[in-house]
Amino acid sequence: MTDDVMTIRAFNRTVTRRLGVLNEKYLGREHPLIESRLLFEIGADGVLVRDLRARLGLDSGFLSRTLRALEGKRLLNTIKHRVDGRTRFAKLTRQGVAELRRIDALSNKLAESLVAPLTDEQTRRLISAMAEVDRLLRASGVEIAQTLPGSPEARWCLDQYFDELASRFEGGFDRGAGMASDVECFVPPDGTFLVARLFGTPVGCGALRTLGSGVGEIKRMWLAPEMRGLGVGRRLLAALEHAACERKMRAIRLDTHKSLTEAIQFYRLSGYREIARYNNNPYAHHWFDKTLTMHRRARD
Amino acid sequence: MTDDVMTIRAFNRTVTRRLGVLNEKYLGREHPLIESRLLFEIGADGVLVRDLRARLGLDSGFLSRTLRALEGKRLLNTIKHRVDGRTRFAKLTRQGVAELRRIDALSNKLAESLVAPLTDEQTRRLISAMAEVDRLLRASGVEIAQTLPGSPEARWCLDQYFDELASRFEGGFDRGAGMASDVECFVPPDGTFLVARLFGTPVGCGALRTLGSGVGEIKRMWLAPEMRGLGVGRRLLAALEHAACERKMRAIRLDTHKSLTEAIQFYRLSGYREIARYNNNPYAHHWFDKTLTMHRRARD
DNA sequence: GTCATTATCTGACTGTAGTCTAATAAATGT
DNA sequence: ACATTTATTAGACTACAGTCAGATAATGAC
Repeated sequence: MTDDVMTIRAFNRTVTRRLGVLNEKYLGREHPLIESRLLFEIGADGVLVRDLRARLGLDSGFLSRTLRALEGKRLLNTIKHRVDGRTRFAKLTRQGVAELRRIDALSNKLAESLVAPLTDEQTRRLISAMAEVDRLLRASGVEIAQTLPGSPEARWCLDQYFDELASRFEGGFDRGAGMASDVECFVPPDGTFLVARLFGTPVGCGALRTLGSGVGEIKRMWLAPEMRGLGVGRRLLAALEHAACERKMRAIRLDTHKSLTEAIQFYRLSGYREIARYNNNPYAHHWFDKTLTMHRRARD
Repeated sequence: MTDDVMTIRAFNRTVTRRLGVLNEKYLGREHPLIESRLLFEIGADGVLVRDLRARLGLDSGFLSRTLRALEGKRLLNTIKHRVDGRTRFAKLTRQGVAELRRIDALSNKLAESLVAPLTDEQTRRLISAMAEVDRLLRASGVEIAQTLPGSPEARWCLDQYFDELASRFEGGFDRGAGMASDVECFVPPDGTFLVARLFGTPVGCGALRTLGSGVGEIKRMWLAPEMRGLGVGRRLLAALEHAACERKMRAIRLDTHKSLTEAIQFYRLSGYREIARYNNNPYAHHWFDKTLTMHRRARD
């Protein structure tokens, strides 16, 4: 374990220095960093200033002033939004798009300069190790937190979830039927609604509700496709089970559709036993059950 | 190749964000970053302010002011150096050492927090991928440059080199015999002296001199132990051969001691053929030769 | 229509991380 | 002894990346 810590610290040092130096060398000192970031985030299609602020978590005054600076350099325009006159839409000018492409090319050059001194074999190994680190750091960076099912983030996750059901179920999926009404049951203290976030943006969700005395039910478990297979589902499920334990539940049930094969497999591996139908959900083909033991401890 | 660039850029983004956030969370906002860095670099034993400045490449005024700030916090003292009254020696106070230990503990915590959410198997894979990335980024970060054999960096490398010879040769090694006098032959245009640097500090060297008409000789090839097996030797040798080509040399010779088995192996793999004794170096047991082809191109 | 909310903008202010110039003092070369 | 170099220090200045308080304008709820 101490060795692990030393390896991580050496990695931290090397990577920070190496990438820091290169980022500065290739991207720095032509614009302030924040301006490059903005050009990059605004992109060729433009964004609402409001979304930009939310995404980057910037102070509104600071963002406003930085946008003015970019306007002064003729790299972007902001125009009043047609629908909501309070917000503005930021769009790169032709010059702005050119500048963005230039930054992008520099960024590629930076990446190439990292592997340029290496042999092909070393390059291959570096790339695959980088992909592994990226994957696992993203996995470890996911934070799970409680939220209200009506929050914008929860709604966004649920939209993604229902869209996916609609595309995967053969006969489609009608989200209207009873889906909006049961939101209340995911609110504490009877239930809970968890979102998983990576770098502040939601990448998954899961809900718990009380089904009967001492019995809970897990619903709405969803993970962004790019986050699957990283152990985030396991942590989300553990957090829901932890919430169930806190509510003195002794067992958890859940149902799922036959087309969601990874989910079925996932629940089986997580200690859920298939049981007989316990509800009349028209979209369910499998029903599961797990008895909670008291000493269970979630890692979230 | 485009895929590689995308992988590197994704890695850059994820790692910068993840480590940046954590560095700030654990290390930030108690001292300015530069003060933590200084505490860390000064260490429990103290350093000469001159060396500190050289190592971190800081502006002397800036360093001076930052040291004053740390003195004000009673974390260090600077005292006039006994031998050279111009420079000062910076030493942590008892409180400074305690603070350093605290920062160190936070740094360990940071490292642990990176793997805490992962399974044991994921942790194992992340650690080994990090070690690989660290290794290869250090390899790719090495820069090879020409210098004079009398420069402080060159002298430092040569000291390391001769120390290693002294410890590896059974009968020891006498560096006095003709070693100081031949420094002139490594100066352009007849010869050259190259140092390999990683993050500004020397990690290897190699020299070329003219042996006769159209024939060069490679001498003083040394690599810091921690940089071996990373392909840096190959690059250094290629750079020396490139320098030889520039000098219109048609062949290169070199000799080596029987105890330097990696070197012997390395030269063989690099296209050198063992030949008969061509000099009367008392420490040589193997003599090598390589004919240079005109189209050879070094990557450095 | 009123009022609270949301979004942006403006201006004043802060902390960090420097750079640059000049002064001073000690050491070194001749 | 004197000039040059080296090392530190002090002070003035800059760029960047914000924070915070308040003004203004549009929207949405009632």
